[in-house]
Amino acid sequence: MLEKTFNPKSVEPRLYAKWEASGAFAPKDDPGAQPYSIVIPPPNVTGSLHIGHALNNTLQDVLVRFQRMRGRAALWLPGTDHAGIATQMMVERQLAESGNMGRRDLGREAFVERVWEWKAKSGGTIVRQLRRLGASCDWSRERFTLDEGLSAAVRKVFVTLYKQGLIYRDKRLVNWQPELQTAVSDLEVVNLEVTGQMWRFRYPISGEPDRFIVVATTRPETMLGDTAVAVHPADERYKDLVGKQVRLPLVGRLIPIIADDYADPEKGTGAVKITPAHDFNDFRVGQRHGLEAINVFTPDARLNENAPEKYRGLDRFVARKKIVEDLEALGLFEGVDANRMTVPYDEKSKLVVIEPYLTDQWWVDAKTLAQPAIRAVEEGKTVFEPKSWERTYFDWMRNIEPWCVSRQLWWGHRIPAWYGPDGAIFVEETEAAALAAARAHYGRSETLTQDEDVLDTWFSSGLWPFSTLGWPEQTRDLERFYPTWDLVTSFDIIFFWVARMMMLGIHFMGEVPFRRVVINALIRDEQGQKMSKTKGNVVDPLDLIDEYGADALRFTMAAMSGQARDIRLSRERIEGYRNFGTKLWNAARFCQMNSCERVEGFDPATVRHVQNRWIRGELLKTSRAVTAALEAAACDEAAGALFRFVWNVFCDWHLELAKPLLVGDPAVAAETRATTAWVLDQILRLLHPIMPFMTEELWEKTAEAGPPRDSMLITAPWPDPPDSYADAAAEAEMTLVIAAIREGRSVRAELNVPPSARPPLIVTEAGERQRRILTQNAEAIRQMLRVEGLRFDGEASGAVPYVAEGASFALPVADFIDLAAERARLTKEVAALASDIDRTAKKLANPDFVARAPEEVVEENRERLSGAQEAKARLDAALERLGAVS
RNA sequence: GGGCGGCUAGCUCAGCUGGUCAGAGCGCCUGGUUUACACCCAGGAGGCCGGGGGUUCGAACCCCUCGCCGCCCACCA
Repeated sequence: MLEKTFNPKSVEPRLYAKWEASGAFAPKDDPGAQPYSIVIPPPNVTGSLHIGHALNNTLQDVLVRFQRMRGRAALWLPGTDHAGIATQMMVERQLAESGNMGRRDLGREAFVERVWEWKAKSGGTIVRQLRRLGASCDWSRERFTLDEGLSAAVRKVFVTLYKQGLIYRDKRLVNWQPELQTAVSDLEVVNLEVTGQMWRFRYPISGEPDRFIVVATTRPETMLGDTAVAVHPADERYKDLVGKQVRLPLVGRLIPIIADDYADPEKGTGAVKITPAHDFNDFRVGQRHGLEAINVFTPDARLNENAPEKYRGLDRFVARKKIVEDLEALGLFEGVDANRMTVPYDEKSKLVVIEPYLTDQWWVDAKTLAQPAIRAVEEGKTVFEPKSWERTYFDWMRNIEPWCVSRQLWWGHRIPAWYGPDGAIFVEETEAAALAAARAHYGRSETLTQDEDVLDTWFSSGLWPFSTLGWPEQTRDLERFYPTWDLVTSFDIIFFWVARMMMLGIHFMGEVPFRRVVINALIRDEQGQKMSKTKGNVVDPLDLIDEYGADALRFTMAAMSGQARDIRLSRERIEGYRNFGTKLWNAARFCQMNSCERVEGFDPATVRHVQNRWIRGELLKTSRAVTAALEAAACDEAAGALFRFVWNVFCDWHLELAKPLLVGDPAVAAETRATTAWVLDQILRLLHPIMPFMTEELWEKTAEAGPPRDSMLITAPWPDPPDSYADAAAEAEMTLVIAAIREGRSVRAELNVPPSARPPLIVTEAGERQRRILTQNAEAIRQMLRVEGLRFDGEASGAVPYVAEGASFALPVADFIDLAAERARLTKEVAALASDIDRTAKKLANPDFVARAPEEVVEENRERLSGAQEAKARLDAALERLGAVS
C-alpha cells in the first residue's frame, strides 16, 4: 500500500542514484537513434545553485528527458566555468581572511596552485546541487573550461584567429578596473546615473593676455592630460580662436584650439577640453587631429609622472578636489553646476569607477566574425524562442565593437603569445612552437617571455558547444551532437555568451552551434525585486527542495517559464504544485486500493463503456497537447495541460464516476480498472519530464501488480496514442453527463452527501422516456454542444446508461439544457454569421477588390462566404428544431 | 537619446491568428472530515481587461494617443 503522502526526502536521492548507476543519463549508443543535445550554460565553479539556475536547468532537464523518452540519443552535457575574475577574487579574499600572503607575494605559480586546490576541495558544490534538482546530465562527459582538452581548444582558436588577422594586439583605450588593475570588456561596465558636478574653467589664450576660453568638464583631474580644446566649426563665438593656442593651466603646456563636430555648441560652454588618453570620445577626436595622448594615471588610478609633481601619487578623486582649488586660487574658476550624468562602474561590484585607460591589449575583430553570425539568424539556421529576442541579438551584433579579450589576471587561459628580445610577437599553440618560430625569425635561438595576461572567461565559454565535444579532435561526439539542438539560457547573457558562441562556432565549425535558443526569464522576489545577496531576498532553491520536494519546485519552474521577462516567485505557488503532486499520488493510491492494475495485453482501443472511451480520448488530447508544447519548448503549456488533465479530468470526473462502475457490472468494472490503470500509466510518462521523482516512484510501485516493467520510467517510451482513440460520440455524451451533474441542483445535492451514505449509481438500461427524449432531440443537442458532424445517437450510444432510471444523476434532457439560453446563443451566432456573410459578399462584389487582391485572398473570401452560408443554414435549421423541443 | 516588455478579480498570472474570453491558482466567505486526497471536496463573492480616441457587425486582443512601472543599449563635456 502506498503511503499517505509522497516523501521526497527519502525517494529523491535513492532514485537519482539508481538513474545514474543505470547509465540512463548517457545518450544511448544506437546509431539508428536521432541525436539530441544540449550543452549546459556552465555555471561558475565558485557558485552555488540559485533560483535562476533552478529555472534554467529545470527547463533543460524537461527537454532532455522528453527527447530521451522519445527514443532519441539524448545528451545533456554538463560542466563548469572557471570564471576568471570571480574565482580569483574569491581565493584572494580567502587568503586575506586566513592571514596568508597576498597574491603578489605568493607569486603567480603558487597562487594559481592555490586556486586549483580550492577548486578540488569546493568546486563541486553546484554540480552536487544540480543533482538534487534531478538534472539528468551525463556526468561522464562533465567538462571544465580550464581542463586540458578545453585549454587546447582555446589555444588553437587563439592562434588560428591571430594568424587569420582576426586577433591583434593594439594600444587603445580600454575599460580599466583600477582596483583589480585589469582591462574589462564593454559588457562588464555598467553606466549608472548620478548627480555629479560640471565645472567651468578659464584656459588663457596664448599671446592674448586676459583673454580666455571657458571649458566645461565633469572630470577636472584629467585636464592635466589635455592636448587640445575643441569648438564646433560653425560656432560663431569661437570662430576667431580656432587655430590659436591656449596655455594649459597648472601644466603650462601649449595646446591648440581645434574645430571639430564633436564639440556641441549646446553643451556646457560649447568649448570642450580634449584628453585623448582618458576619454573615449576625446580619443577619437585626438586620432582625427593627430593629437598626442598623454596618460596621467597609474594603473591604480593615481596621478603619474606625467602630472606636475605636486599631484603625483594622489588618488584621482583627491586630485580632482585639489585641482579645482588650485584653479580657483589662480582665478581661473568660472563656476560649477550640479549635473545629471552617467558614470561607468564595475558591473560586478557597482562600486569601482571604471577608467578609460590607454594600454596594450589583445583584441578580437568581432565585426568580421559577427557577419556570418548575423546571417545565420536571418536565415533561420538558429532561431530564438521567443523570437522577439532576435532583435536584441541583431541590434548588438550589427553595432559590435572590437572585443578586448586580455585580462591582467592570473586565473585563466594564459595567452599563447611570446615576445622576443626586440618585442617581436610569436603566437603559437606551444612554447616549443614559439621557440621554433623565433629561431626561424632570428636565425638563432632566443629566449622568449610569454605574455603575462590571461583570456577573458567568455573566450573559452564561447567555444563551449564544440570544445566540450572534443574539438579540435574529430570525435564521434562532435560528429553526432554538433550542432547542438537547443540552448537554454537567460536573456542577460545573450551578448556575453550566445553571441560569442555564434561567432566562434560558425567560424571554426562552419555550422551554427545550436539550432534553437530558448530564452528564459529572470526570477525576482515576490515584490518584483531582483534577488541579490545584499538585499537579502535570495530564495535558496535547495531550501525549497527541502521543504516541498524537487518535483514541486520543478513543476513551478516549468509552469512559470512562459513569462518572457520577469517571474515573481511565491511560496504559495510552489505549495500549490506540491499539492498537485499529492493529488496525483492519491489518485494512484485510489487506483491501488481499487485494484486498478495494469493488465497484460490490454488494448485501450477495445474498451466499450462510454466513460472509458471518453477518458481514453481525453488522454489522447492531453498527450497531443503536451507533446506539441514540449516540442515548442513551451514547458508552461505542457505543465498547464497536465495539471488540468490530472486534476480536473482524471481525478474530478473519471475517478469519481468510476466509483459506481467499480462496484457494478463485473465486466464494466474490470474494463474500467484496466483503463484507469492504463491512463495512470500514461500520466506518469507524460509527467515524468517535469516531475521525474514522483512519477518514477509511482512507476516502481505500480510495477508490483500486473505484468513486469521493461525499464525504468526515465527510459520508458513516450506515449503516442493513435488518433483512433478519439471518440466523438463518447465525448459528446460525457459532456452531457458532466453538464448534467454540474448544472443539476438535485444531482449536486446527491453528490454532496458523504460517500458512505451515497447511494450507488446504478447502471441499467434507459427508461423509455429518456430514450425517446434523447432520440428526438439528438440533432438539437448536437448543435447545442457544437459537436459538428458527430454520430450522436441516443439509442446506440453509451449515454443511455447514464440517463438510466434510478441513477441519482439521471435527468431528462430538457432539465439540464437551458433551452432559452441555447436559443439566445444560437441566435447570436446566426446574427454573427449573417454579418460575416454580408461583409464578405460585399467585398466580393467590389470589382476593385476582385481585380487587385491576390488570387488566393479572393479565393479565401469565396470559401469563407460559402462556409459561412452553409454554417448559417445549419444553425437556422438547428434553431428551428430547437423551437420544437419541449 | 534609441529599443523592448508590462499594466486583466485582493495577490500572482493565463487568455496563442479579433467572435463561449471575462478565466486559473492563491487569498476571502459558506457548507462538508468515519477508507484516494483537508496538501481535500462542493459552492460563493469579487474585474467599465491602465485612461481616451479610432477601425469593425463585433476589441482584453488591431491602430493612434496619453499615463504610470520595469528592463536593455548609448560616447554626451
